[in-house]
Amino acid sequence: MSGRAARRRVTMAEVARAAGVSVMTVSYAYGKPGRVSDEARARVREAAERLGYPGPHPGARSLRSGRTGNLGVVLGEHLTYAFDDPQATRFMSGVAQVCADHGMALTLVPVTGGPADVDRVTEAAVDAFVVWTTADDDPVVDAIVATGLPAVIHGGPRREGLSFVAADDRAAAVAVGREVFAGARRPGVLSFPLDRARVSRIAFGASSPDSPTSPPATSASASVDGASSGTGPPPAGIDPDASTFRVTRQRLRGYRDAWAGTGGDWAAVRVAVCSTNSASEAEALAAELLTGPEACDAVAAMGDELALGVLRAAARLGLTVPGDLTLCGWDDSAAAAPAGLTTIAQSLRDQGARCARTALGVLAPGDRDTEVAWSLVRRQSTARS
Amino acid sequence: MSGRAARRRVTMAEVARAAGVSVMTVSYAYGKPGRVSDEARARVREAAERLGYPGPHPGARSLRSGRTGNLGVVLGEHLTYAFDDPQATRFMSGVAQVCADHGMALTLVPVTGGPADVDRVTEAAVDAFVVWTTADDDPVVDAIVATGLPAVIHGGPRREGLSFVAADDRAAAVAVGREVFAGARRPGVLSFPLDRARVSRIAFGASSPDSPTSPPATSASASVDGASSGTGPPPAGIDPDASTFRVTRQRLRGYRDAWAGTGGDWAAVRVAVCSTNSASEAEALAAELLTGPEACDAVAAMGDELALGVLRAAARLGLTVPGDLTLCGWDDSAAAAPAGLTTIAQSLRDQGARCARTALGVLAPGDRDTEVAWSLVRRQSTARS
DNA sequence: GAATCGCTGTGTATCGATACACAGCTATCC
DNA sequence: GGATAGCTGTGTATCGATACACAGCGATTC
Repeated sequence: MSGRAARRRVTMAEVARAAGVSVMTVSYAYGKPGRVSDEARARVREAAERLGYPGPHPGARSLRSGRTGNLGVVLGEHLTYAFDDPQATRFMSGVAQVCADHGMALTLVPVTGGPADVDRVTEAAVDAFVVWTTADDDPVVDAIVATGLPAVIHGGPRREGLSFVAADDRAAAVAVGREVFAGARRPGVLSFPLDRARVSRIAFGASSPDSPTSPPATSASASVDGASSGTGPPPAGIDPDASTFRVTRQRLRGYRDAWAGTGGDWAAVRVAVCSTNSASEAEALAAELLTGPEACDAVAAMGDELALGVLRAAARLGLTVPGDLTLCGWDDSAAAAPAGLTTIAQSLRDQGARCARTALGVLAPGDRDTEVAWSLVRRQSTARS
Repeated sequence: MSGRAARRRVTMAEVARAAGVSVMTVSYAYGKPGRVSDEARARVREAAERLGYPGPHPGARSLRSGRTGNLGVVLGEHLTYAFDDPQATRFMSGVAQVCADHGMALTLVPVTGGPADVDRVTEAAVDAFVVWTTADDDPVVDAIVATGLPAVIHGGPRREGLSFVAADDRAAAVAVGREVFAGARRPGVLSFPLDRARVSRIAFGASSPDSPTSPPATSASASVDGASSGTGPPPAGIDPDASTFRVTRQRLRGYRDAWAGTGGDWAAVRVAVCSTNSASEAEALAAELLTGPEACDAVAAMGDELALGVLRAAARLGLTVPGDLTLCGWDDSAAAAPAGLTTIAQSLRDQGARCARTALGVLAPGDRDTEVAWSLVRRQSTARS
């Protein structure tokens, strides 16, 4: 006998009868305690206790009232990312703080990157959504729009009618690029995935042939210089404008802008694209970036995790930072300062809180501004003498 | 005009009419797609698309079906702890993995440590609960029992009728104690909070005067030896049996057992109690533990975070580890290995996954066992020559 | 060729609460 | 002293779906 008889749920009507009051009095005793007299409330509580009434059925309540008391969070990644990725975790902490302040539960919608994600969003019993960075063409965003619920998107994509919170990633990337590419001759970039396919690869930069929204399939091949010849047909170059992740796109553009500002050609920049935000993958890619005749002497990484991978690769190769290699990360995570890593500081926790407040409609001063603050933190990794 | 007209929700009946089918056909098209013909399903989908029907109302569905599709998680701490504490985060990652595998949403109940927590639990629209370590007398646990829903408690307290998952903390603490107290003369312990009051203090050990369940209020004063005299009335000693957190209680008992095994008296052990699981607070307390005539030469810390605080304090005091001080942590967090910290390894991620599977009733082999594996990882911090 | 079965579509009762409107009563106000 | 307002209690309609039972129909079985 594994126990737990499926004990039938006690209903509000039964409590009302036992307490000798009407159903509405019971309802008010729970939902609007000020609406009933102290005495009635006490009688209701007593009867509820006696019968083992667990309180109003949440489903019934939400059906009638239209509120669920849940804030939904959707990630553009697998659900576990909320707890595995340090940056996502900081963001979620801010969301959680606001939820706790307002007595709202925090519901993580179980996305996994598969086709069922849309259904998971549709089934979510929430009052509003917060969306963590995803791709422009992610159908999950359309599903959220279809619910008609308030939603706030962090990082991207922008959508008509949905609120949007993000830093000016392009401007920040320009600042990073100026810092890390100064005096460099063979710049490199360690990038987040370009699109939902999340393929990892290394290629030179390529400009989009026509409009800034040209489809990736038709993007020009890398404008290779001599060195990459002889290794078969070169893979298509990395076109910033073709990335469907707004954050990635803007950062690539910013790096390109900064390099162009030194008179450099984007097609000379080597770009390694990671499939995940992990130091180990970054280390492997960085090993390629830092070796051979094209070995980079400056790398802009889109995340501190990636930058730490670069540091490990550099150490194994006997390269000194910033002597042989200048390096920038992004996010100023806890490990950045000890590693002496120049990086972009932004408070993801604050951004999470702002997203949550906006979604819940409990704005604090400044929450209406779309853009959030960032700053370049200069450390030893770009302190080339 | 801030937009978003409160567009009325399209109902299933309207979709049915537009598609020329019955309401039930629409319901099946969503809930049991195999129950209707391909043609009917296509017509329903088309009509839904045309009318902007976002899918079945989750509240109505849950009211009728009795299922919510949510797994509730309750922490014995503030909600943000789920994202701020490294150990809690690992646990949550395991819970999230199982949720994602089964298409269940993960609902974090917004507890804050206040009296409203009980209501938050009662209002939670979930199918089952997972509870992260809390105190024996936490009313939240009673509220969970009252819902009649399946629930799994991780760490404690144990409750009749609720599943329970934990390591044998006492046995593990004995292993730790044997390791860290070997050859020690003035042992110390850095403990998690003893009870929900979470007061931080330092005192010597005290045994419970009568039964192992004696109320803390009547616990004996510290059996002080001479050194602590002259500083006013000594505070009550630390009685392991009086802690209302099962995990803390069992670990203190284990440390006591281990010290007793060397012929030592618990009353000679200095115990510092942290109010939070943070390295900075631990550092401050450790500074006291490691100075004065009673300065400890061996410290067992209940968490790696705390142990890292001890390391920092030791470094500032010019103490060498393990020369002047042996030290153990707990959990084998990412920072433990680089720091050379002897610790207890256990996979909180696996434990989270097991809790979630048990709560959802989707057991995997081995999930029925209450106890989980642990092992002592010996590193340099206890390698006294 | 009758019996049976699976597949598909339908109608109705029902899940358990809250919104709303109304009624009785007491205190307050000019 | 009549009007008004606030407080408290009640009854009914309703929120939007799903469980259940049943019916029609073609295919399968012996």
